[in-house]
Amino acid sequence: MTKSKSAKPVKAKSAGAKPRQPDVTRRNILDAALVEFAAKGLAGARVDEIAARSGSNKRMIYEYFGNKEGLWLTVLENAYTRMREEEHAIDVARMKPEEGMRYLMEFNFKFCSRNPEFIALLNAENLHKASYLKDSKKIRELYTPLLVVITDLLQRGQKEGVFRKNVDPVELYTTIAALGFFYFSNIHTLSTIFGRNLLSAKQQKIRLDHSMEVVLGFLRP
Amino acid sequence: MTKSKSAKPVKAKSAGAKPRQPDVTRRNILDAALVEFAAKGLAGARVDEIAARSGSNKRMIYEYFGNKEGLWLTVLENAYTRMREEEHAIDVARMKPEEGMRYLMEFNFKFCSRNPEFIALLNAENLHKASYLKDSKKIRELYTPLLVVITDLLQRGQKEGVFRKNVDPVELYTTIAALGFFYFSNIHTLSTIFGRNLLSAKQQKIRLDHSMEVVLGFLRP
Amino acid sequence: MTKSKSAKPVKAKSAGAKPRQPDVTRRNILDAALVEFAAKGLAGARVDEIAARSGSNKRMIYEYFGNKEGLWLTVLENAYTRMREEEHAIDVARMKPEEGMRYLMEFNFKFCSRNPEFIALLNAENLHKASYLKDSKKIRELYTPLLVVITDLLQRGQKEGVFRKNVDPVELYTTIAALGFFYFSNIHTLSTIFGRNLLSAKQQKIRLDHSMEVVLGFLRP
Amino acid sequence: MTKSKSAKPVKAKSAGAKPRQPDVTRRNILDAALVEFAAKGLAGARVDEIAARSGSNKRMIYEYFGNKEGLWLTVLENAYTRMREEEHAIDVARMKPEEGMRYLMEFNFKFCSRNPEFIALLNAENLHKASYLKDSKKIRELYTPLLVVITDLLQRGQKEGVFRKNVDPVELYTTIAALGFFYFSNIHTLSTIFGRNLLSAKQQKIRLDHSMEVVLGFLRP
DNA sequence: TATGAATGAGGCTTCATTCAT
DNA sequence: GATGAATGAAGCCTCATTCAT
Repeated sequence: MTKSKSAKPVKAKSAGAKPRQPDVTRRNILDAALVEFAAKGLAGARVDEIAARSGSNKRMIYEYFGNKEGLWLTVLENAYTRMREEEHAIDVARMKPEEGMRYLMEFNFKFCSRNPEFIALLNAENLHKASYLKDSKKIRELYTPLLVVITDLLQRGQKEGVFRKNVDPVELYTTIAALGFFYFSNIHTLSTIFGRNLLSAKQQKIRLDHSMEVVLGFLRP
Repeated sequence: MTKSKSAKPVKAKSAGAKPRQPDVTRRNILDAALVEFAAKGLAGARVDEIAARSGSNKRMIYEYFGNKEGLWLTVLENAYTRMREEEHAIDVARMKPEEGMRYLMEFNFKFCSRNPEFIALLNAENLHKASYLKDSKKIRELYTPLLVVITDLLQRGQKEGVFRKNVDPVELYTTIAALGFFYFSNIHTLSTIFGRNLLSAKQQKIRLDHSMEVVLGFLRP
Repeated sequence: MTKSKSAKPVKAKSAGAKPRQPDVTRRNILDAALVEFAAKGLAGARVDEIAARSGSNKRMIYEYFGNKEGLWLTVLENAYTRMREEEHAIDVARMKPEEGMRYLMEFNFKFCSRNPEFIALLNAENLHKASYLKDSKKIRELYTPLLVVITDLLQRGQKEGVFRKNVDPVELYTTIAALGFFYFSNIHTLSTIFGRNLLSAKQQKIRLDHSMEVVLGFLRP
Repeated sequence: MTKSKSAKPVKAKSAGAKPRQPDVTRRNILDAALVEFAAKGLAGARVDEIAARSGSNKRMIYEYFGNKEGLWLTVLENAYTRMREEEHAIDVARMKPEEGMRYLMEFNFKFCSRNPEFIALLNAENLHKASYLKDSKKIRELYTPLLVVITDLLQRGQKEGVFRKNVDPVELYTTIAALGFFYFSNIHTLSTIFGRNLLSAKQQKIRLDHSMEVVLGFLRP
């Protein structure tokens, strides 16, 4: 939906023809569902709305995903998978430790900024106590490559004497995730409370800079 | 609202008649609504369920709160108010800067731990882009006392030479909030992904300790 | 529905007033459901149609009966109960054996004739292998008073020497039921096959007379 | 229809291609439909289910039978035809009257026992007031051979003095049909009410013996 | 002939809300 | 103030049927 304007029937025959492309139909439904679910959560989302937005029809949703919950799970899995894929593409192996750490944090922060649907989806799933995620085979197989990268950076930094010792990679990962995620997850209530527009590029830069200072300040030996 | 016990006799009239205690009824509805809304969000919550759980009936909900959304807003305002009240009770004026900072972080972390409904409510409200909160007069009047306390601690710490300079109190506040809130807000998905029970006391202690190290490590001059 | 034209709101206030009489509403739904279910079976019946015909609305059906299947079961139980009540009212204790037997058969035959919905309902339930009936507590408690009456008639008849010996009451009951029920249960296909209108009073009389002859001929010593 | 094996080779073309055997496909659909319709009636049956069970697909159903109702009618006609064919094969011309009558009743009873789908189908069609049957040209041409046989047996029996006079063959036929059909048609509700398993061979024998006694007892001069 | 995707109408059920008592 | 019956709109899902390949 986002920018898949070109996702329309590739071989559109004559007018009124029914596209007969399962993959495209499926993809369109998932795109539409992501938007709807992210905007309203599982309970608030409307199957009719998803069907309409997808350019397909309700029946297809049930054909492909069984029911609303099946669609929810698939959307969730997709979002996670996409995130992990981007994470996986990160290559900081050749960067210096501190530079690498900055890069990682920047990626994490900007990923959250670019993908508000992902944020919304995760929050909604946490509302359900991750009950759908728990039943997902796919997700449990996904590990966090970021963790490996962080571990590597920490070791190299410690060896080079630029990072302190005794830092648990999992805790550091959680901290980095928190610093990026929380800001965007609570951006609307925070904006309201503080009376500032935290969505602005300026505010985002301030936040990212501060977060980096915090983590790097902490890491310094 | 909080404790506006009217002078009316708490005990019910006599035999046969149902007790007529508007305040109690109202309070019961709010309590029931908090649980229901926190568990299922605004769209997923059921007015019937709230009525049943409150021991009252649906008519009363509409009598007191107008409609479901009015109830949602009131529950939200109540949660915020209660949180702010606890925050307000904090007194770190006489503590040493570093001790005070630790105390603040601990309070924030444990408040999140003790109030999962608050977390759920905030996330749900962010899903709606804080649209209800924005319309609330009450909330906009609430400022964050914590901010004042943090500013004071920072100044004292810098004067005493135990804290670095040029630290923006708002940013630091956000960081502290993030480190506490995120862990609990995403506790179910994180537990699933990491394969650990992050709700356990042990894991919570590890996280809190790490968070403190991060913030204090960063603050050190 | 049948002749409960007078069942309308007893205390109908002004125009457009909502009758607030649970029992009447419930009764109206059951009456409407009997007609609809008998005409189309469980799967073919339409909840919308039942709601419309009952003068109430769909929501009430679910309020009182849970779902379509719950309504089906209740209608079935009601039909059985009503039938058993009429059966119970039969008093042949003072009739002579042969006269009593004729009377019983006539009642059975005419009950089927008068209650085509009952026939249809039973057939439909047999299509489901009596799965709803099996779960009904109510039905299992209903015994067949007719059986007692038949047993009594047989004994008296044998004592008086007008009936043969060694007749199993259960088998005789089944035979009598079959002779009445089958004719009405299959009346449409039989009419089509034979090219006669078996619904006519004349044909019904012929059938009843023959049936009586069969049973009494058999019973003669 | 029955065995109109065309001259085409039964075996499929060669590798890769699906077998193209219209008659087989048609037959498979009818077999699947019989089971589905008998189990759930016309309204309850699912075209998808029939297609799946037949090993073919929905398109073929519409190709051959037009629509669901067309399929229903064909299944009904087929069932009737098969029944009549079996009836037709009966040859009691050389049996003694009483023996012949016993044989007929046994056939009728056992046919019902062997063909529960036929029972279910007839009941379902009666629910529709035989509306499909009435429009069937095929069915109206089918007469009941049994009727001829019964007439012959009655005449011979009366001539030989073993049967009473003034017995209407149509009525006797109906009685015989009732005694067999009813038992199986209502076997589930009767089993539930009586608390016995009437499907057992033992119970069936008891019933058949009793039915014969009834009819023969009645026929005795 | 055969297949499976596509569809619109409609089915069952639930919900927030209102009204009579 | 309190209760529970009543309601219309709308939600999720299914079905018979058609169409493109």
